[in-house]
Amino acid sequence: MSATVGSGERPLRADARRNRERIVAAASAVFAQHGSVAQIDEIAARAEVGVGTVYRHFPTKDALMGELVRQKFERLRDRAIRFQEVADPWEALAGMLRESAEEMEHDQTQRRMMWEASPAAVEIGAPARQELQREGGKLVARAHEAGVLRRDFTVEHIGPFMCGLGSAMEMLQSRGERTDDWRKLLEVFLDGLRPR
Amino acid sequence: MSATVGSGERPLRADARRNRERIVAAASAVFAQHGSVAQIDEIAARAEVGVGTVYRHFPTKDALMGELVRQKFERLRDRAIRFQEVADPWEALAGMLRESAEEMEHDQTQRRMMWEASPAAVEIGAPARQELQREGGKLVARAHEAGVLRRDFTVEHIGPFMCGLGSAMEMLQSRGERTDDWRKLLEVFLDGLRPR
DNA sequence: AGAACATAGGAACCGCCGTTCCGTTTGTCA
DNA sequence: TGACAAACGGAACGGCGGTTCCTATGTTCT
Repeated sequence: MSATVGSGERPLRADARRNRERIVAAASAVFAQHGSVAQIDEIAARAEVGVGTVYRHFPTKDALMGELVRQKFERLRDRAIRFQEVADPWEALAGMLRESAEEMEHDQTQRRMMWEASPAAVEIGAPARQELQREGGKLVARAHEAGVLRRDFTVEHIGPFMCGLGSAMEMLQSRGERTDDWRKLLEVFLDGLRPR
Repeated sequence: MSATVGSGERPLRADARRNRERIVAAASAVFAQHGSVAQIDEIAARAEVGVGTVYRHFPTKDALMGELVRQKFERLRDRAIRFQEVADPWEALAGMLRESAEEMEHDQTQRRMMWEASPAAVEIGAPARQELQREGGKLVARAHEAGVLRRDFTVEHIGPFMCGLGSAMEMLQSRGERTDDWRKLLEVFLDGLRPR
């Protein structure tokens, strides 16, 4: 998806497309491990490609980061859509949050992208973020209609909360102890979300 | 406090002590604004002092950051002590958390120190952190005894939670909208902390 | 096959920032 | 007040890492 097929642009040459994919995959792995301090050289090396090639595809480190941010949001959006199938309105919302959190545990990019990504990168991901917002909104609306969710809670609260949860994970992991205490925080929060 | 009066060391010269204080104050302001990417040059300029002078007092940027981290923890510890005066056990705990959060809103160092400070800086703050843990523990214990706090919640959960709340603030501020939605997150969490 | 143009590679460049170094200034104490 | 050590200032250093640039290598189309 996304990758190529620009409007007036001619399609990428076969090797170019292959390299682009390798670069994105490598970047994903390296950013997941090191966050935004990941170095272009390392990404290029992992993709078995020269730095110049990375810059041929992404004019800037931020552009590359932005592409990843977009993919993360798309992934989250797809999950939100998937959880609309769940019958119980509360379990649909809670399930999505739980599953997203589980995934975030292993992906530093996802944990940090909200506050560590540069404005440029954030902007690239903005459209995908809006779609996520829309799909997540449906889960929230359904829970409200069923009366199983605190009245004053809206979709807009989810982003900051997940961001916070990610940074709690970060702290626990860096300290290396009780690394799954974040699950307790999530459950406390979910309990707090039930109507009073 | 703290500053000088080493065991075998002779006291600092008057101007040196004055400068040390100016540096710490400047660093506090600059770190609060820029987080750990703050530059030594800017701190020196704000303190109206040469860079060399900064390095005379703190061998490393991390050492300076560490000093600030220590001060932040001391401040938090003092607050925990202060809230032990509050009669209602629940309000004592919740009040401390609320007040700490309010302060964090204006201090990027405090928001980020948990996960952005280098290991060296963290270590400098470690003793103060332990004291905070101890004092906070008293508030938690009192709430448990009174049966007004979820059984499975411990002091160790507070740090990661506050860290998460800080990063939610970060995100909201950087986006520049709904900058006080973090209060809702805090209230939801506090509700979740009541016994089931 | 071979011209023509896209793409790759990676050494070199450049600016940024923490840190060092040393000549100068200032406080202290006799 | 004079001498000496302590402290200061800020230009210069060094390394790191994002970005550029130019040559080499493929790919595609006739």
